[in-house]
Amino acid sequence: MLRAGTGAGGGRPLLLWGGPGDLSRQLQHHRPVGRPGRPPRPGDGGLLPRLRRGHPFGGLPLWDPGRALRGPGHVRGDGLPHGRRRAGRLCRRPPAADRGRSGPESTAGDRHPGGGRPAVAPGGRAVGRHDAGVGRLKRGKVTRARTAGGRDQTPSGGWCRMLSSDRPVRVRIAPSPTGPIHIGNMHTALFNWLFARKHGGSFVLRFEDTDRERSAPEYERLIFDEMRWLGLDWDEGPDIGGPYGPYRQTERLDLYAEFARRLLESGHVYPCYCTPEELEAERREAQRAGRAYKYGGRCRRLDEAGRKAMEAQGRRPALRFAVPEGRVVVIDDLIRGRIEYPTDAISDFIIVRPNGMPLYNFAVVVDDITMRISHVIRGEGHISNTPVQCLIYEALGAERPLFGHLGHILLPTREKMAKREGTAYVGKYREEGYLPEAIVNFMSLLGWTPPDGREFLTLEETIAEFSLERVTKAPSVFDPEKLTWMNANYIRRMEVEELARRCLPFLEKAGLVAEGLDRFPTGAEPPEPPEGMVRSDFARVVWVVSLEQERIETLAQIAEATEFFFRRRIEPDEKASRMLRTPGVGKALARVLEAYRVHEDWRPEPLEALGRRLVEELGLSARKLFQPIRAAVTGRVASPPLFDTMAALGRDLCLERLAAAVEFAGEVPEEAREEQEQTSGRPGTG
RNA sequence: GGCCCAAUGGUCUAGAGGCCUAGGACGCCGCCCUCUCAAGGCGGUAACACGGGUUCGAAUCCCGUUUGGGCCA
Repeated sequence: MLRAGTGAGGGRPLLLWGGPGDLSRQLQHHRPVGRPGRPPRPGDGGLLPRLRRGHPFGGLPLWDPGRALRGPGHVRGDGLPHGRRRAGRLCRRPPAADRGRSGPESTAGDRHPGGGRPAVAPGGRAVGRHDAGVGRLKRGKVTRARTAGGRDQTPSGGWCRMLSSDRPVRVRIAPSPTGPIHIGNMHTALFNWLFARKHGGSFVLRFEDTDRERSAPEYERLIFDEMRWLGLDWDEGPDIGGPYGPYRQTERLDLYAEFARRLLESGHVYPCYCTPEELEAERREAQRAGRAYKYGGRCRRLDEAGRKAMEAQGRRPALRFAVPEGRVVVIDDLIRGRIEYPTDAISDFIIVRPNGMPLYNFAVVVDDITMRISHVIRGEGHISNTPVQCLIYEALGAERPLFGHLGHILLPTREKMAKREGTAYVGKYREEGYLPEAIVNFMSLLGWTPPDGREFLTLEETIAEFSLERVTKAPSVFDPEKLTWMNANYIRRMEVEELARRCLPFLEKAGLVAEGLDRFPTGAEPPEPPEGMVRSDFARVVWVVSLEQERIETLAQIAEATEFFFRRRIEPDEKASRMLRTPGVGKALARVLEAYRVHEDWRPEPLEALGRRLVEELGLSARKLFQPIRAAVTGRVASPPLFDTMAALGRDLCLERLAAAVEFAGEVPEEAREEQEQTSGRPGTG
């Protein structure tokens, strides 16, 4: 325990003035921070705004020394031999004796004979409480212990106990609404969501919007929107509320003030009057001397007179945390195993600025405590924040959550994804016609694999298989090509009608079909087509889409791929033009036109039968005849199978285009072609 | 600069001391199928970062180096 005068760090008093019995005096002393004579108001920099009346946590017994940090190992004072610690590299592993041999198994396996996996209800949610799915630490970090009988040993005590929690699972993500949300953030959200769903817990959404200049409501909406689009629903959040709100940091300032007050009262925190200039000087000095910068602790040593003197100068204090000396903070990371931090490496850090704004590490802890967060699953960038946060939990006497640090998601350039840069915005992929199922499936495989190595999993399957145990430590590169491949797979496996429905917005946007086709009942007169397009109903769209289904990789590609089905007139592209102008083609097409003109049955098979007869009649290969026909009716040299295409195109369009092609191919006699090409532009067909 | 995290083909990964002649997937290349383009089938290319140690045996455990990354400053 880190408390007044009892810190294990060599008995150095942490309280700066008086003892715990002296609280009223401390408070008296600090109240003037606002300004004497009136109660502090928010915004006047007061450290101690009045606790909001009736706040759910107003009367919370957070300061409960008995409850705090039960069990071994959170922060230990016995630490390591000093020599070892100073020697630069500190021991990151527990001594072998307390590692493998004693067995890191949590009790999960015992409580869930079925391999620690709670039953998943049909809805995909596990029922009831459970150990948070942490059967063991990552392999490699801690060796699995076995008894002679081969059964996993469950120690009666030991640090591994920290790996399970009997609290209900509550996880969160806390994005800053300062920009569009990228794959990296979504990845963290996904893993939290999966964890919550797997364990029947709650998934909380909260905004860290204290950066008021960059935060904006439209970004909040964007985050809601894209999370919903991906199917990541939240149980509590700024929009839907919940029992532990509010869910925006800017609405929780009173809470931070209240917790800061408690810390001040308990002596874990002291007012620091140093100015930025003084601090900067100290820092430079440290740098010149070649040692790591650590706050020198001038204000920590200040007595009451000293503080009065400072305030007399009109200085307003920040609140600084008195980091205990000579101890080691132990974090048993759910993904990485044990990580140890000597507190000597941690500088006394500020938790509240002179203007009253809480700093990140303090605010998250307050939020996570009051929102009863049980597991903090976040990016590895937060590893170094964790010991600092643990110190705050301890000082507050609060049970800390279990931590799990995910590897970062990197851009293909191996850079970390940062907001405002890079290419991996969720919204971008949405616009390009990526399916949310595919994106989620793909993201789930970044840093995780199911035990059987499957690559295609539904959300339900992913929930059922998910465990932190199988999460990778190393960062992973986001590979857009593989995403595209996966997306194409999802498109191919999809029900055609559903696919057509999803393609519709892209076709509409390209101006190829009228809006809302799928709302017109079958058989009803379809709406007027856009300018230059043929009239299509939804059934025709389904037909056309079915022909391109295995040829498109994204929904957005549907427009370009099917354009010629919808346009009244087409122009052959360059390759098609060349094909149509190949000697002999005009003549052959003239015969083809003649034959199809008297042909009535426009289903694919009869069309093909006729085509094959023409091949024989003309003494050509199938390829030599079909390619020009394709060029004629589609204006391209690549398309879905020719006769399926012709069937979907319809008799009128085919005959029109064939005729135009004959003209296009035949109007220029071979000898004159060269001059002709120079003098006239390319004539359109159709 | 200090501290921390990580390291299997170009990329995502499997791997729990012997099942490893390192498996799967994306990409790339070739072949088959074929009216074109796809899809599909078959085959190929390509990795344990390096150096020490522990062990009968190391991709796997330990130490160091290197290289990436993070936090603080």
